[in-house]
Amino acid sequence: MTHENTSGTHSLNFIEQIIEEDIKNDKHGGRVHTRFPPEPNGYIHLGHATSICLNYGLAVKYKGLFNLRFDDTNPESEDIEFVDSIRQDVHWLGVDWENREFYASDYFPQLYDFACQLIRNGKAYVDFSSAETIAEEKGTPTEAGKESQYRNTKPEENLRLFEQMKNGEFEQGTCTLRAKIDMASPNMLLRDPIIYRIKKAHHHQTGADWNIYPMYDYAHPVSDSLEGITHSICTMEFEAHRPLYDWYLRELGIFPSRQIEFARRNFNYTIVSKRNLKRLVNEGYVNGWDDPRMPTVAGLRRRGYTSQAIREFADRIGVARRENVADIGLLEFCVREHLNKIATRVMAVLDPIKVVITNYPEGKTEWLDAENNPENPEAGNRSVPFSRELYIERDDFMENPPKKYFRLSPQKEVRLKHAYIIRCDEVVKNEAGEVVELHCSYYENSKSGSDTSGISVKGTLHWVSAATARTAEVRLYDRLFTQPEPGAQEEDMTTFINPNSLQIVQTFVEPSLQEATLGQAFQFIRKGYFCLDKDSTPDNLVFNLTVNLKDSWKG
RNA sequence: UGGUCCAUGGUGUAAUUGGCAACACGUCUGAUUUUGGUUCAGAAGAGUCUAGGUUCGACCCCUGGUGGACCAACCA
Repeated sequence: MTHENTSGTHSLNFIEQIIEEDIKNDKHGGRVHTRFPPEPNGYIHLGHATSICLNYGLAVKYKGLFNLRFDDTNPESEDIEFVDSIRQDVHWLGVDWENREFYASDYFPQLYDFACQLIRNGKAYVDFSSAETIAEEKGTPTEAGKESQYRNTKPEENLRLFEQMKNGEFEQGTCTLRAKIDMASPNMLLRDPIIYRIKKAHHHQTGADWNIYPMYDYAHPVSDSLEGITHSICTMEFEAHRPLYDWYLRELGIFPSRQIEFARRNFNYTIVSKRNLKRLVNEGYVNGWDDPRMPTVAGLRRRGYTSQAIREFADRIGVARRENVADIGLLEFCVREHLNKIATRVMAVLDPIKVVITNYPEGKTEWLDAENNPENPEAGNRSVPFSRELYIERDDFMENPPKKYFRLSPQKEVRLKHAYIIRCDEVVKNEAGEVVELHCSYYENSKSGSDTSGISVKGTLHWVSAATARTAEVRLYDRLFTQPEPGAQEEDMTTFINPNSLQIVQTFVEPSLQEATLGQAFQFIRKGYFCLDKDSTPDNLVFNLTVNLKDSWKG
């Protein structure tokens, strides 16, 4: 049975080619089973997100299965807080792992038994050498290592010692269980790698059950194998580990999962390494892991990015084996594309200047009809109040405008969105010569939808009626770094922190925004996409800028 | 200097496995528009790191360079 390329005209990436080849050869009965194996020691970020999309996407595309498996083999650095956040973030990304949520720690008993099997077969031994000695005897890439003095201990003795390790009869650090492979291998990872080490730490899943914990290189292939993972996809730095991955599965004679490596995705204007992310949080450059400037999934979500946009992004940047730096601008394109379809249009003035419509009756309020989304008529309409005193954006007025300026300037006309055409008659300034107020007149017959004035204007401005305006705090975000590759420079990344990555402004917004809810997407007309922040209260509305609207005005 | 991997417009991926390089983002024009958004039409921009070789023909195969990434945690 042949499987068609389900992406139609799209060509296959190298992983899909491998998978389709496997299916063609009826390997594993054509079955496809992938997994995402996060270590619960931090929040997941955009890099993880694209990897999740890759693994889950492949399972979906080939009608296979996807597992979420926590790689929790190091209790000293892991925490239940992170398994909770990861579970939540992966789910938010739109991934359904059904009931297949696993933990490497689920396999501790089997991992132990398999280790005993290796010992019995003379493929593993307990080594009492110190960490320093082991490092010394490991050799260097250019010279072979030396065999440990414990390398030829008899299996029965090793079995006994290993059991003592398990029973906590040795202190942490006194010995390890090592695989007996080849101390002269050009691949350092094959020079008798450690299989188990002693850690007398509390584990978030298994408590105090274990005194020994398996290393990643051992636990990972076995976990993959036990779960029947057909294609174990990871990043390039694990390429050198593959011979070891294969060695364990072969020696144990268990299901031969296959590891496939791809080049990790880097993104410009941000950093994505856990260590540096942690620094940003700990050293106070941002306000926590879910700070909207963080490239964490939690941060992106709070910023107003949608999971659809992230998935689309992951899809568009593709996957390959060469070094790459994806353009974060493409992610912005993807959110705009999605938000344009779903965001409710509203009016908000971020940097207000007052406008008085001198020929409009005092005390009068008109409720004007406004569409919620021109891209989606089903989104319906709402009413916005119009009155004599309004606010418009300060940079929508210029006293001495350049030729192509379409906005308001003395004696010029513009349309107020959903409302009337107005003319600027008078500019009111304070003693410092700053413009503080504009006096305008409106054309009564130019009302939006029933305009008979015959006046044509090139500019349309957003506005908010002063009397009914709500105040709101708006948090304007910019990229966290001013350098395209802040993590790849000589200087410390913090020297490239953008001092203007967060700007908080007090604004006036239309009254309908009082009803805004968490998770709802808005477009502040002519400005950008925004969402309510979790800090918001009915008395103090807070909005986050997700991404600006494209702006082709070069003024 | 031991091993492994990688190299295609500014960026990210393609090129049906050898038939004179495509798509997306970005950039630049123009049209439409009651968002300088969206949409639509179009343009510029690489001859595939380099030098040879095989071939009628090479981004693709071979050899040698060059450049870059990764590998010597009781981390993952």
